Amino acid sequence: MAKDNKTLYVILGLLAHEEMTGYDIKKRIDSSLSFFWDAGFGQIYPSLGVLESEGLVTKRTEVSEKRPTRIVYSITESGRQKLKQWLSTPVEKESVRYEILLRLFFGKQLPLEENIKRIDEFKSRNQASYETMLQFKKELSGILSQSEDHLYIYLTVLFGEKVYKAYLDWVEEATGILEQYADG
Amino acid sequence: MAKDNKTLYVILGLLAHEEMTGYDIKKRIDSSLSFFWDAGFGQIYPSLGVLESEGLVTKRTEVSEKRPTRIVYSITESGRQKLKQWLSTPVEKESVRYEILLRLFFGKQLPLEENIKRIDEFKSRNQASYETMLQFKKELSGILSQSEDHLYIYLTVLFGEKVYKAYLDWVEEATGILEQYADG
DNA sequence: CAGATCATGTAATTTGTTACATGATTGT
DNA sequence: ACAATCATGTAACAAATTACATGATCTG
Repeated sequence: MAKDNKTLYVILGLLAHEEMTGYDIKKRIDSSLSFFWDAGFGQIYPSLGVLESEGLVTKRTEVSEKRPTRIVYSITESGRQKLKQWLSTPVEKESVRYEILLRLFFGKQLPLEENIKRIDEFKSRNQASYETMLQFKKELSGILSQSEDHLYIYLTVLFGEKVYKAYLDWVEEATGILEQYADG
Repeated sequence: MAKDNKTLYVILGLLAHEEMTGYDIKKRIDSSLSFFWDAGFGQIYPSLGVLESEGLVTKRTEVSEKRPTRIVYSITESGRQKLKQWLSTPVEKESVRYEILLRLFFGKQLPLEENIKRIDEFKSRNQASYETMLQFKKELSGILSQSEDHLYIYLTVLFGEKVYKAYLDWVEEATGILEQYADG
């Protein structure tokens, strides 16, 4: 297994919780991880093949009359080992890419209003995410003591809450600075 | 030109400010953009070739006795147009990937102390960055009114400051929650 | 004198994205 | 009736990383 393909570990991590189809995995990523991770079908299906060929997951086919055939994957003991091993190594390098900052860094090339527009669009994209985090947080607070699983999910939500809040604070301050510059 | 290769625009943006060699571009990215963007030589040199073949930049060779030959690139008028055009289109999709959250999301698989260790490593990595942002901010505050360039760079630094602060706040809160869970 | 910096690039590999291909069922 | 959801995958392409290859000069 390529030592660095994170997608493989995302899949192992999800399967460690419960068996799933590729389609389920995609849905789960979109609903629970998408604010800090994503993956398309074009990565998921081939990755499942790789994991199976290395004995880290097994598959079982569920044929139904009404619905398409489902291929349900389960993690193996070897897969769990592999996952734990990865989880216990330090994160090597974490490079984030913010296209909004790239645009703004070269902002001098454009009229001020254009840059304000970019910031405004950024605000729209993230306002909703922030509110989603608050919602998640509320839901999780109630059931936090029920399972260790919820605890860790709660921590990721908390991260999201704080970071989205930082984005929104920045939007206000940055807009203010640009508007002041336009006048002054 | 591939309509979506950001690296090409990063280079155009930097060359719009002043002419540079590939090596200079790498240094500039590492020193000024690395907290929100990165690029390796393996991307930069081939990209310069692409930009030149499309007439967006021109090159000039500087031969020296003591130092290696430098190939200095300058942006063309057509390159400036291309850059402005890109800058004035909205950001389409901004997906960030936080490996720390991926590890933590699956935290149940490991003993609690291991997860605290991951968070602690994250803290170390980001503490220094936060301080760098404060330093940058201080330096820029003094010269903010001198050029519109500084203004936009200031905005990106402000973003960095707020986001790194959010990271550090989260570290404290998350660590507290985990420690409390360990005791309670 | 050793390691960092200056300075260029190519080639191979790995990852990720997008488009294509198919088709039934369920909900509005 | 029309769109969304369920469900599988492949192929082509684009982007990014890593390793390789070379060699002089400057700094501690």
